[in-house]
Amino acid sequence: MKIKYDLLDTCGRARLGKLHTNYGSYDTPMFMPVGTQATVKTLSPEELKECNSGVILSNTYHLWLRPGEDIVDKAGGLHKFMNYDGPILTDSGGFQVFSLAHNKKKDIVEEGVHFKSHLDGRKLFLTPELSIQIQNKLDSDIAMSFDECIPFPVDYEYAKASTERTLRWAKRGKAVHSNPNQSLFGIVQGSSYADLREYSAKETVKMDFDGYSIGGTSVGEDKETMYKMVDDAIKFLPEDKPRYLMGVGDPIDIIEGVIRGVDMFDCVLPTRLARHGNAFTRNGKINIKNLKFKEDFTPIEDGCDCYACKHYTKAYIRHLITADETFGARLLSIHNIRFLIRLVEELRVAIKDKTLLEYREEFLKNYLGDKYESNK
RNA sequence: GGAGGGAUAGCGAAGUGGCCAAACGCGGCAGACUGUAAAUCUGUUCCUUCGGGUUCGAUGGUUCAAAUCCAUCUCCCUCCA
Repeated sequence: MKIKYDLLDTCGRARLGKLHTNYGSYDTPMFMPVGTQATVKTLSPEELKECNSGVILSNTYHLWLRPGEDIVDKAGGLHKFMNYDGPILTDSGGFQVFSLAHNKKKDIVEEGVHFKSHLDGRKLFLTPELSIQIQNKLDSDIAMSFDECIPFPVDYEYAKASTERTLRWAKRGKAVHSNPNQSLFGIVQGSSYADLREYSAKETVKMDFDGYSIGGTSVGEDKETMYKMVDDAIKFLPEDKPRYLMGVGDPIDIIEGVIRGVDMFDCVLPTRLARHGNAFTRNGKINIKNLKFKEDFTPIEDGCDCYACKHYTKAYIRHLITADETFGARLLSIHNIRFLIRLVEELRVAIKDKTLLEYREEFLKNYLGDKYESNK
């Protein structure tokens, strides 16, 4: 079946909802960990579940290259292949248009996008139709339309042309989408231009997708610009469909997104930061490698209910990271993912209690510390 | 006893008259990271009151100038007796 979204409650523009999927119902707003290559780096599916994960991400481009969608198909689909008994969303490869197609003018054409494989250099050509067909075979629960994630900043002409092309690609992809168990989301582009965001949102909604994403954010723009991109797009999205802000996972950005009416977030930040020795805490991000943690025999964060905080100390995790032991990256990944999932859990309570703005102030005060006043 | 080779910053290792406070790697310290080409990248790493000061096993010498040339000494390695 296709996913279904129920709006349960609101607080301002923020929405408390429920997302019904093939693998159960999940509360929104939600945070989705990213597992590009059919694995959330360093974590087992059991550990993800222990973080109370719902939907997780995987990636069309990467699975297309390796192991190939036919292998995943033969395995019985992505869920069986990677043993994740929960909903999976596949990104379309649109972000790889941003990160891997370096010659935008030459590589991106109307028909699709030319890539040079980052694995062996061979020439690849991904089209909107192919992206959807691959996702159909991967058998994810939510497929994404193939788009161009537009870099920032770009001039108006480029943004307009790219946004219009993404709309045509969305239509082409939808036309070939054929997996009845898979939902399909459209993606709003438009860069930082309000009129393009409006146009993109309205035209995408006309195509009637199962959910709508706001793309082209968190690509180097400042925070105010990012929030404005969300504002400019989200007011044209329907109330009865989930809204997904792609690639956003900084804790403050998640709060700002929720306040603006976003239901779903995904981000590589918790796992990447973890591999680089960083941990989210209520009092800001810490770098566990710092000398000051050498003899710190307390958990990453007091009161955290994650596996890492329940059983291990900063001094031990610092030792693991310093010694380049993967268990350190795993413990920090568990903590960071749980941190963001716990953040959205608390935001859901705040929406229900109508205390969202108070929650934001309290969170910022703790998270920014000395920088709080100057940040106001 | 004889013949060679070597000693360079925390470690390894370049450099063999001026462009050397000394490449590079590791280690150390810090920073970045937002739909994962990222277990990656960047900065920094003798002392300093930022003017400068003191370094290349030790001491003495040659030279306008020495990590680099010469002498002696100390220690380490290889081979011969």
